[in-house]
Amino acid sequence: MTYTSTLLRLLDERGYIHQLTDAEGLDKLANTQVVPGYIGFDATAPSLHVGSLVQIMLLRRLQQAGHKPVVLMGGGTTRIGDPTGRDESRKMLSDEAIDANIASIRTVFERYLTFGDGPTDAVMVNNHDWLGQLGYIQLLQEVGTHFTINRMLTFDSVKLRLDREQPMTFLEFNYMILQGYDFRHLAKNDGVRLQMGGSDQWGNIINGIELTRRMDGQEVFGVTTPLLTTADGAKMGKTAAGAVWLNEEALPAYDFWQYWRNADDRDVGKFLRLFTDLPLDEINRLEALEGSEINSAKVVLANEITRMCRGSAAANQAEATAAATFAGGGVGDALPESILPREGIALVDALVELGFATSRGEAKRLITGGGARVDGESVKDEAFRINYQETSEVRVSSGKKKHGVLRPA
RNA sequence: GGACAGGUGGCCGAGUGGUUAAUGGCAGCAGACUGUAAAUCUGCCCGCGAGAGCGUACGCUGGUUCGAAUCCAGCCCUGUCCA
Repeated sequence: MTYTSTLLRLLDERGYIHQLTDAEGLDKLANTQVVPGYIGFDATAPSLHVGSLVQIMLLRRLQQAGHKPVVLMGGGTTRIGDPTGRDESRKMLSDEAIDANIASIRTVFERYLTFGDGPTDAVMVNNHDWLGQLGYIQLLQEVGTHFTINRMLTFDSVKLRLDREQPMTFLEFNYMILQGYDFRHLAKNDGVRLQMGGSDQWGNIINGIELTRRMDGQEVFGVTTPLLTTADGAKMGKTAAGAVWLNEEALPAYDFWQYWRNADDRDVGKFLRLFTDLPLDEINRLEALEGSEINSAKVVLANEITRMCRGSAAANQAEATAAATFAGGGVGDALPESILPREGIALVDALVELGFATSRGEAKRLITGGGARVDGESVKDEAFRINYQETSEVRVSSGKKKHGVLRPA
């Protein structure tokens, strides 16, 4: 259908919509009032990673379209553990750890959203604030009566565990109930009318919508985004070194920039639409570039996303470093650095110190395999030592992409 | 509480007394080819050691044996069925 509201048009043309519960109703609502909409986030780590970026951008789009983003931190539900997509129980975190995680995650949201008290300003809420108050009996009475086991058992998150003969505890089984309750709580107390999320959250969102209708007779809406995978089918946000974290402390800006610079050709247009604010005709132009020309679009992609997530300075430095390192064969400012001691250093140790290998054995294998380079020259001698040089730094590389610098002591 | 099945390296999954640091697949790293892309082919993929080698490892704890992931006992955990 063609949407009349700014919100749904924006979401649709940039590729955010996978499913939505009542397109017409939501379209109409978005035309008549400011719609507060929320997305829930996990607080299991001090940083979110790229896998959550679509949801973050979705809140940003909501605000751009003149509505109110509500960031729900799962401080309460993290104490339980979302079984979705997991075939194993998650370990529990202490209250302090969860609170610290939330504080750290908030710093990233502040780059994407405008927080404040105004009608379309973003707010952050923590479901521990209401879930923590809820007594067990109260929960059973208020919420439990609206869920049937029959239906709960049909949810993918549950079925997956059962099919794989993996345990699912009663505690985890309750996750969907609490998540449904979140929506109802926000609808009742904060006027929230919309929940968004990844397509894997569809079932949870539906639960919240039904619960809200049954308990309060209130109509609320749900939108899910397509499950985002890279063109070769992998989940977003995993690399060798681990997840691609959004927080600077968890992943240096240069590596973050590189992640986007190395995107698959086929993903460039999609990523530009989802993760940048560039106008669509500009994106169409960039996306149409052929062959090696698409590389310039990837640079734009990396710059835009890094700027938004880490700030202009970080983006500029990352780009300059990449240009110096790859095109010039030189050394940029943002590369990993280590000290070159006066007595010199064994190449294996240098590789470990720069973080290119986790053990000396791994570093040796890298050398034997021909992947280690010193000043651009491949070195195959495991015993190679880098001698001290008063005046110049030494460039040490693992493969063609990972570069580091040894500076004279 | 009972019967049966099972717990192996990041994941999946072989292996049922000795060339088993443990087949294979996935993921990952590197090389070739390229465009810092994809696909493909090749090598690597527990730690320490220059090396011979050493140390750890197949749920936990003991035991049998010259020798165990493999056999025995107890315990812990999981699944299925029964109560």
